[in-house]
Amino acid sequence: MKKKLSAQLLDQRVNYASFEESWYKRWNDSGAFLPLSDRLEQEGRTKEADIAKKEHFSIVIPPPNVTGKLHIGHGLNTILQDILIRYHRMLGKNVVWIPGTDHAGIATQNVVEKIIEQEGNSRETLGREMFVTRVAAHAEEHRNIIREQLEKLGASCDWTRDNFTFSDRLSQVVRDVFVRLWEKGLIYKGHYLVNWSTKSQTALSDDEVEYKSVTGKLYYVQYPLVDSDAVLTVATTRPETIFGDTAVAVNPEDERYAAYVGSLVRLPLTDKKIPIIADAHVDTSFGTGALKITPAHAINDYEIGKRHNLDVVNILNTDGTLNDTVPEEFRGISVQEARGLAAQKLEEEGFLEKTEPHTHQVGYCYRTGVPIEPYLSEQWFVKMKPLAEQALQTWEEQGLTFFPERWKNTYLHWMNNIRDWCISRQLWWGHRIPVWYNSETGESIVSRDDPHTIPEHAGKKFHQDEDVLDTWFSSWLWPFSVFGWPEKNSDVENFYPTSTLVTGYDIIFFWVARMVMAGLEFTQQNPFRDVYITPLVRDKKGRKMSKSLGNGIDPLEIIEMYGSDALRFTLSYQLSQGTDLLVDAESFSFGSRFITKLWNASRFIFRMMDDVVPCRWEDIALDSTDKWMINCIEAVTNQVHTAMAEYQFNGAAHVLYDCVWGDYCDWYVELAKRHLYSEDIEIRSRMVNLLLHIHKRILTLLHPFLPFVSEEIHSMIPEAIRHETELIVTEYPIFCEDLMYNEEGMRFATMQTIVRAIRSTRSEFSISPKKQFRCVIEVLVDDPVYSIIVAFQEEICFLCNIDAIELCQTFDYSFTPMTRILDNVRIHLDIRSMVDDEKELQRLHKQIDKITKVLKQCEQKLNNKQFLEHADPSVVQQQQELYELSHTHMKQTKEIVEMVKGAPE
RNA sequence: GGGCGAAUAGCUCAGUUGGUAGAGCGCCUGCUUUACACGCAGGAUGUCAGGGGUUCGAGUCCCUUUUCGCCCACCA
Repeated sequence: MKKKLSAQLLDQRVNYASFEESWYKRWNDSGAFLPLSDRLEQEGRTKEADIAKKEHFSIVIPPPNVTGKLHIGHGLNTILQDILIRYHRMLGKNVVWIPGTDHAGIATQNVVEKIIEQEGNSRETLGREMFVTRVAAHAEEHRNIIREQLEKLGASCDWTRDNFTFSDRLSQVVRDVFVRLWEKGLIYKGHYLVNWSTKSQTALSDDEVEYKSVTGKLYYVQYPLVDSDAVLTVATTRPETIFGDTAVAVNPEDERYAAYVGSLVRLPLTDKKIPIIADAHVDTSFGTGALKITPAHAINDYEIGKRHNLDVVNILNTDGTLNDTVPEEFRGISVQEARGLAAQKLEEEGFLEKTEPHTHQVGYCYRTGVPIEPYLSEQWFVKMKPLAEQALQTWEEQGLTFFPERWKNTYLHWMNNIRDWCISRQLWWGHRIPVWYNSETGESIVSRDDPHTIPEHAGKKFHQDEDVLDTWFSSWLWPFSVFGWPEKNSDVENFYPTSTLVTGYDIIFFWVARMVMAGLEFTQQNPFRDVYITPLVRDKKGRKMSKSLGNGIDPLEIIEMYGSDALRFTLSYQLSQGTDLLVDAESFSFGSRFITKLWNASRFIFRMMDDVVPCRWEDIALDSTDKWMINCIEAVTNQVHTAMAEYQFNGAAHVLYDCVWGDYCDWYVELAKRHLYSEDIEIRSRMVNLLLHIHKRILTLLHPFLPFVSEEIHSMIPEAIRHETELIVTEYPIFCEDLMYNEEGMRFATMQTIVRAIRSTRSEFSISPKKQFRCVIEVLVDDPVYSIIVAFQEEICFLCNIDAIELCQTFDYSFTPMTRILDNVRIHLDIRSMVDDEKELQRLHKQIDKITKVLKQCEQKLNNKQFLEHADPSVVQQQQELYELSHTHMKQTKEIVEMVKGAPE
């Protein structure tokens, strides 16, 4: 083996920057991110390509918004998808991961509007066309930024299939779907009370409203009766909406007000007269039991108004200021200001009886954070019930599994309580609603194409509906629109339905549930088989990461500091299924240390291969230690597969970590040194070859989790031994039970126990690691441990730094050793002259306490008839053995105590 | 009001058919041993939130209480 190591192997630290970017480029350029079938077809291997198509694994990325940069939550989401993609790619499936971005109507429009405002402009002065161009440029810029970030994270997605929710093709799909739903009668237009964002001046869907608990005031306002001196006091949190009141309602059962029903009250601050009505909705126990009804500005009031044919008086402009229906001094001021002013006026004029502090839920716009106003306007809606019912009926038989399973409930709950979906937005950035109005007749046409281009409508003039569609109206089609649906092309055929969706729980309603409905409605299939719900990434104090708190973590900064693999490994290792993920920048040193460890082990092995001739795995004779190591790796392989099948990323990361650091580095590589420092070239050669082969296997197992560094190290393995292909397209190790050496595994574990006992004693008495001492092990010849010690004699000596082990059947106590008892074995160490007997006595007494405890527990169980009758016989036997063993230990430990006490210093 | 989740070492968390409690970080001791001091070897640390139940046996299953977090729905 010629020593052809890269210079960086000299470094004890991994220089991530030197290879991460270049590996990404190499993978992408080599077509590794393409589906296997594409790669084979490109090579003209069509038959094999056809076979490859039989089993696919596909993921569509939850498209990030083109508003800004990716945060650590995106990082986690991306990493998990990439682990899945790489894992399944290595399993030989026809894998594709579709990248893409979301035009994010309201969010992006907001961001760009802010920029424009800073320039002293407004979208109105720019005009719609200019504004949209401007937003498009912003979107394009951020699509590139996002792509770069995904590349840095190692995302192995197929960039030839990149998508954008606002691309021409996907826009066509959106129009197509709109028309289909319209034709089915599932889309309607009408005047309704909707959630209105006064900041963006658009309607929102119910799901886009975030409720927060707010402490405000409850105002008790007196409404004088018209025909008497009596007053009716209502309690309200919104005195400013008094101008929109068209009735006062009381509960029909409420005897206090029964006499008033049907009479009129005068609206304070105005001269309007409104009726007192009875409606069962009114809660007699809240406030005064009298409720002012403002149909235009409260959902329930609107419903009550409809029942009683009340007038609907809208008092707001679209920007949330009061309009011309209100008294002069209120016009043009904001709701907030109007509330204060109304309260003041009411007080001045003697209508305000009292105020009380009051906590209630207030809706806010999820994008701009401004309070939502219920606002009467003409909007487009999708009738969701039929879609939801269909989905509820079929989604389960079609097999959709949530991981963790409990999120199914969240999803089902929403489906079962579905409400119609307001899909029109009064924005400029988004898919225009595909409805045109005849400029002369006003007659409307719902069409996939501009009617001006349709011969049937030649000569007529149309204008398109001004509104755009909710962003989610394109997102809910994402799992199939990205493949080219409704076209019946090969991508749809090969990759749809997709395999797994990886997303956060915050968008189960917005997105996951709607995708299922769309999938079933338009493709008669669930759009994905599994849904993996990621936890949220929070700071160490458990707070959500946010710009205002400044506690956010930029994944790029972490990559800069520790490397992409460290970010990936830390997140996947720390991930838990139950709770959110708590991290700060320093957390990532965990992954970094692991990679450094792997790196240094690699360095060490590579340095040993100077004059060694590579050989095949099959030609290497294995000793017990080798078999134990292989056994560990097989077991880990099995555990990784099991964990991955259940989306237990952390489980897989844990077993890999433990195996690499614990079994491999701490034990196997350490023991290998025995051979590596040998004078005999044969011995050295065997060991180096073995290490290289095992190292290769480990790197292959690690690849989905540590793609960059595993690929880099793998590339340094001599050609004769390393995989023919790059790791990214190498076959993932399959668990093979026949390769298990369980017997060797157990024997090695016994050896480890002996080593630990000796090391522990050495350390406990602060005996220098260099100091040698005599070691006699007392064990019966027919005890299985005897043969283990014989077999591993050299290993034990090497690991404990002792010269030799003397085995005996009965020990001659004349040389006053320190004794350690393990099972049926007594280890006698000649260190009495180096240690403090008091210390040893303390330790022995502690041990006696421990054994006493175990004995007590055993006795309790073994004296219990119920236990003997009910417990599994193997468990009973185990207890019996433990009891006997502990008994012997006790006896022997006491003997040792006596010996130490009696022995001369 | 309804639902969900969490509570295990100082901190962050594993602990998937019930059978003698684990890791990492931090802490303490020893070691610059020719891969790694982002290291090695060793060590200390727990009323598994409280209570009750099922069971021979419960961190694990059931009930209940408390605290924290989240979601949904709401009384203006």
